[in-house]
Amino acid sequence: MTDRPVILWFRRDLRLGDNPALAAAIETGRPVIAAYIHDPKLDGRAMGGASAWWLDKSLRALAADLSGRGSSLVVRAGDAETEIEKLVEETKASDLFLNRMFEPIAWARDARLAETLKGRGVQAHGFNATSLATPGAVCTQAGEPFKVFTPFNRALWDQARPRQSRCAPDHIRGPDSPMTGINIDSLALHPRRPDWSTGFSDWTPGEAGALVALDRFLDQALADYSGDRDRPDREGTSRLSPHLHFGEIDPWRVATAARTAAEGGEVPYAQAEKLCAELAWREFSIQLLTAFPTLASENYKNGFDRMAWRDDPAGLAAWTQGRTGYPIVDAGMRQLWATGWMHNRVRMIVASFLIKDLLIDWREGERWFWDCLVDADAASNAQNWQWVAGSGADASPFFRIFNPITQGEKFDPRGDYVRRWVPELAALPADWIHRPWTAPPMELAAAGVGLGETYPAPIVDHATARNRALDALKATRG
DNA sequence: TGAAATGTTGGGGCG
DNA sequence: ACGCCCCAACATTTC
Repeated sequence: MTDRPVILWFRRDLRLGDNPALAAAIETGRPVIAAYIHDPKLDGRAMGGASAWWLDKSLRALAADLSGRGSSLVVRAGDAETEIEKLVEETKASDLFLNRMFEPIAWARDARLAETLKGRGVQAHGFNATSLATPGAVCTQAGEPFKVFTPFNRALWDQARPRQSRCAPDHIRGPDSPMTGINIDSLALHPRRPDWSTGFSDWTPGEAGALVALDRFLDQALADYSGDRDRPDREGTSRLSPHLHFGEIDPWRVATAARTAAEGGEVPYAQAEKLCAELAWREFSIQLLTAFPTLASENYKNGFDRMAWRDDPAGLAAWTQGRTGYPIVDAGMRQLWATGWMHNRVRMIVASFLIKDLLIDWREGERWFWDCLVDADAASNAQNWQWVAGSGADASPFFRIFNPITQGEKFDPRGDYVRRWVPELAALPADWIHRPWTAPPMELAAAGVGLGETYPAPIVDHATARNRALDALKATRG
């Protein structure tokens, strides 16, 4: 009756299965207070709008899952560190259980908090639930973080061991007396006036939605993953990124499921390995951000500090709004705005366009993605933008400039992806859909396309812009 | 996880 | 038969 409770602090581990901190909290045999503190700067940076949309639904799913197990989610809001200290004080909790966050600011906060609590006789217990390996655990023989992906990928799968898989607990013993908290509605995470999220309805945030997404992927996409993952006109990707970001599923579960399918002969082994390589890129980003905390704000290769980025508000606006006149770029930017997600191949194309064709600083793109993506993640977002810019670790060279026309023709050959997201071009035949300005006037007229009227003319000439970018690169070497 | 320029090769037309 | 040209296809280099 006088059992002191323990606190389970949910953060980026919004699931009940495969949750080591939860399992450990339950094993104490004490009442478990399941808490979520809404701190918009939980990972050190104000949460983007699309992420907030996702969090809203994921928290509701988690709260419902807890209710079904005799527990409930205690929601509070404010500075995470302060609120946890208050909660510990209020509940006289003996222990704090959490799964670690690896963003440098969050890591430092958690370390500080653990120290503070220790001084009050409260023990903090940290676990890993979100990355395949603890950042820093997989390193070179010299003890350095890997700066090249391929050897990192090899070492990761060589050294990291799968986490024990755990079913969600049937029952969670809650606190003896009811806890006060706030309603998820009051967090106002869902957009209002205007509600721009009407196109987000294909997503099912939460643990159950994550497991459905994994099953869909294993059944329908894994067998052709390595080729189809590059095709925005197909459902060839896993679409697991937001689920992974919020910790609704364990990356080890994903990797193991894919390899099990390969071992069972259901899919070629190479396909499963391709998926594992993508999980390893996520992991590579996490360990890079840990080793280089300024990855989201500073060029990893400081030679890029000399790059003469253009100040071009009109160009940036055309890019964000999907009005560049390059159909594959505009389709991607509109898909992002409408659904909170963009196909990975198209992310590379639009990023190359912003950085190289428009010669706009990659940080502008990083910021836009941060606000618009449901899978916005400090590590992946920073690493991938720097990868395209050429300023990152093991990055694509700057002179690798995507041609938005040939990329479109190669990866969206019939133009179906463009037609879906740029409906004003829908009637244009495949021959012209990726370069409408070269279409004969008769064809444009027949398709109801008026360049500069119903659809913009290209805001830059690619060949000219390409040379401008290469000149800008040369100038940094002077 | 590129593109474009440049270089090389080989088949076919043709004098 | 042979050399020459053209040019597509492929390979290499450069950014």
